Amino acid sequence: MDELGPAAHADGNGATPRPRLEDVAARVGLSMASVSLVLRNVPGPSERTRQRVLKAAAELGYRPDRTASALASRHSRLLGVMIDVHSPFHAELVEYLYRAAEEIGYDLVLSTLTRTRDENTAVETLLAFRCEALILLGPVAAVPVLADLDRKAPVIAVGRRITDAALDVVRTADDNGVGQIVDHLVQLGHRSIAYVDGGRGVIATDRRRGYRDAMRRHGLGEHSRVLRGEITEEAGEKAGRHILDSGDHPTAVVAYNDRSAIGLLTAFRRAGVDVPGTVSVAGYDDDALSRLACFNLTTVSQNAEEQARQAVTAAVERLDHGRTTPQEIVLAPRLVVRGTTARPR
Amino acid sequence: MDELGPAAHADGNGATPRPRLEDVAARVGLSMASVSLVLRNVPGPSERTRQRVLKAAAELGYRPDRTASALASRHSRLLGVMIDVHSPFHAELVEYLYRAAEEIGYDLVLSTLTRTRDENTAVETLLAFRCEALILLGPVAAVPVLADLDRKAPVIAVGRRITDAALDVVRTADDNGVGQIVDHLVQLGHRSIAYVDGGRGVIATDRRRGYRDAMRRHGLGEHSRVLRGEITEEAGEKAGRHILDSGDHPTAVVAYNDRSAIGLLTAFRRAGVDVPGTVSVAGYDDDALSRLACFNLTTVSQNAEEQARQAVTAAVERLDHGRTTPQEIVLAPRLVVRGTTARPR
DNA sequence: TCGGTTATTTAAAGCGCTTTAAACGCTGGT
DNA sequence: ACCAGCGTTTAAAGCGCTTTAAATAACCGA
Repeated sequence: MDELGPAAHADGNGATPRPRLEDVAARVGLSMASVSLVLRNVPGPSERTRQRVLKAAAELGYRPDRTASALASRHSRLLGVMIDVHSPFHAELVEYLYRAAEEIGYDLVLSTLTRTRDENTAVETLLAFRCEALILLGPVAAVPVLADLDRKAPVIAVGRRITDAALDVVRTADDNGVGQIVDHLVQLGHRSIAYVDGGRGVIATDRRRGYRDAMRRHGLGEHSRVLRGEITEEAGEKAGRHILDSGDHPTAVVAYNDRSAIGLLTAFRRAGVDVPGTVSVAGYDDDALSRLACFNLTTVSQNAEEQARQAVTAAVERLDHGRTTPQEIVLAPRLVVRGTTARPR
Repeated sequence: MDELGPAAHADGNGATPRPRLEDVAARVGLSMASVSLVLRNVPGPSERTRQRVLKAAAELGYRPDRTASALASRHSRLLGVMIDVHSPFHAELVEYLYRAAEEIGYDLVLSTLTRTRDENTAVETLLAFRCEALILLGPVAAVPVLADLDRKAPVIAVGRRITDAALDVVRTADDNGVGQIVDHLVQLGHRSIAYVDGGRGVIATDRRRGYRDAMRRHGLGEHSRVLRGEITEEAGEKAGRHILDSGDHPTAVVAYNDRSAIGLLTAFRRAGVDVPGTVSVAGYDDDALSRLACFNLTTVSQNAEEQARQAVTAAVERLDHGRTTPQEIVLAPRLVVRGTTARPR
C-alpha cells in the first residue's frame, strides 16, 4: 500500500520529499511530457491517459512546482499586488482581486508596504517573483517612476488619478463622490456646508475640487469653506474643535475620509453637539468603521469589487490580448446614506 | 554609452528584457560562476573581481531571478505567512515579520484568507511557492491537519494554543491577560465584574478560564458571571443591553475582545450610562480601534513585535539549525490602561 | 628554478518543469 | 503491401541560476 518512491522520509527534518513530475510519470509508465500535458489541460493526450495520469497524481499528492514551471514556460501566471496591509480598503480589494485572478487562471503575489518597506522595495519583490503584471493599490510614487516601471511589466494603478502617463489606471471619480455628498446635503436643505481637507496628494485634491465644484453648482460658492485637515482621526477631531470654536458653525461638515469624519464626530459629541440634529457629518470610503452602530456614518463607497475586476481585466488584456495603449477606467462611487446626515436645525 | 546586450527592447510589449547573470558575466569578462559567487556574497572571489562584478551588475540593473535561484539552490529562502488580510492585528504582525525575516535573509510570501479562500487553499499556495517554513497566524485547522502539514514544511502556529501536537507554537497567555485585567479592576475596588464571552474556540476558552480563575483567586468566585457573546460589535452591544435590562448590573464588564467591548460601550452610552463613571469596560487585543480618542479603551496588548520575532526565530532554528523538537513559546500580554476603567461608583 | 600550497576562477551538471520537433502506431485508401 | 495522414506519445533541449569538482593562477620557500 505504501508505495512512496525511493528515499521517502530521507530529509533531515524527517520531511517527506514532495513528489516530482518524474514520479508521476514513472507511476503511470508514461513520459514526463505526457504527464505535463495532462496536468496543464493541454489538448492532445487521450482520455485514457488523462484519467490514469490524474489518478496517479492524486495518489501521490503531486503538486506542480511553481518555480520550475515558471522558469520553463517563461510565464509565471502571477500578478503582483502592492498593498498597504493596514488598509481595510485594500483588504477588501485583495479579496476581490483573488477571485478575479482565479477566474482567469492567474495567482496573486502580495507585497505590502510597512513602515520600513517602501514602494520601491515592495515592487522589486514583486518583480523578483517574476510577476507578469503589477497592480499597485494607491501608489504614491512619482509618475515617471511608474512609467519607467511599466516598461518592465504592465502596471495598473488603482485608486489614484494619473495624468498623462502611459499607464493603466482604475479608479473612482473622487470629485463626483464628494459631489454626491454635497448634492445629498443640499437636498436635505443645507446651505452652509464646510469641508475638512485631507492634505496634499492627488486624491485630496480631487475631493476638494469635487466639493468646491458642487458648492458652486448649487450657487453656494460663497459658503465654501475648506478647513485644513489630514487623513487621521486626530486631525478630524482638531478640525471639529476648530469649527466649534469659530462662532457661526456650518450645518453640515464633509470630511476627506471616514477616519477624519470620525474625529469630527468625537469632537462634536464631546462638546454635546448633536449629530445629525445640530450638525450633519459625512465621510468618504465606507470603511468598516463607518458601518459600526456607534458611528453609523453617511459616506461614499468605492466599489471595491468592480475596481478589482477592472484591474485584473486590464492586466489580462495587456498580457494575453496584446493591448498596448493605456486606458483609464473611472468608476462612479456610490453614496451611502446612514445616520449622521439629516435636515438642518 | 548605451551598451545594452543584444536583443534589447525585443519584447512584444516593448518591454526591456531583464538582464541575466550571463549578461553580467559577459560584461566583466568572467564566468557566470564567479558572478554568482560575488552576488551572493560567498567568500572566494578576489576584491578586484568583486568590485568589477558589483559595478557591472549595477550598471545593467541586474536583479537575480528568484525562481531560478530557488530551483538551482533548492532553497527558496522564503517563509510562507498565512494571514487574514482583514485583521489589523495580523497587519501589525506582518509588519514585524518582514523586519525579522529580512534580518536573517529570508523573504516573505503572504497568502491571505478571504471569504472564498480557505486555509487549505492559502497553505497550498505557499507550498507551491516552495516556502521553506509556514507561519500561520491564528490557524483554525484541526490539529491533525496541522501536524500533517508540518511533515511537508516546518509549521509555526501563531496566536493559538495547540495541545499535544508536534508543532511550534508562539502565542500569548490569554488567560493571564484577562487575569491582569481582573487584577486591575479589583485593585480599583471592583467586586462585581462580569465577562462577555467570545464563543467557542480555543482562544475564547482560554480567556474565559483566565477570567474565572482570576475571580476565584480574588475570592470573588460567586460574583463570576459569564454572558454569552461573539467576536463582533453587534454581539457586544446585545450583551450590553442584556446587562442593562437585568436589574442589578455589575460595576465592571470585561469583554472577550475590543470589538465586543466597543459594542458594550455603544450600548451603555446610548442608554446614558456613564463609562467609566457607572460601569468600567475593558477589552482585549489593543486594536487600532481601541486607541481612538472616542473609545480610549482599557485593553490588553498582545505584543505583536515579540511574537513575530519569535515566530521567525523558531522557523530559522528548524530550517538552518536543525532543531526538530517542537517548542511552545508563551509570551506575557501587557495590560494597557486607558480611559474606560476607573474606581466603582 | 621548481615542487608544493593556497587563492581564484570556471566548466559542466543539474534543479523540476515546458516545449518543440520528431517518432510512433494506427487507420484506411489504393 | 504500402503510404499518407492522423492522433498520440516522447526524447531532448532548454529556462536562469547554483554548486561541485577540477583547472588555473599566484605565491613561497628552498
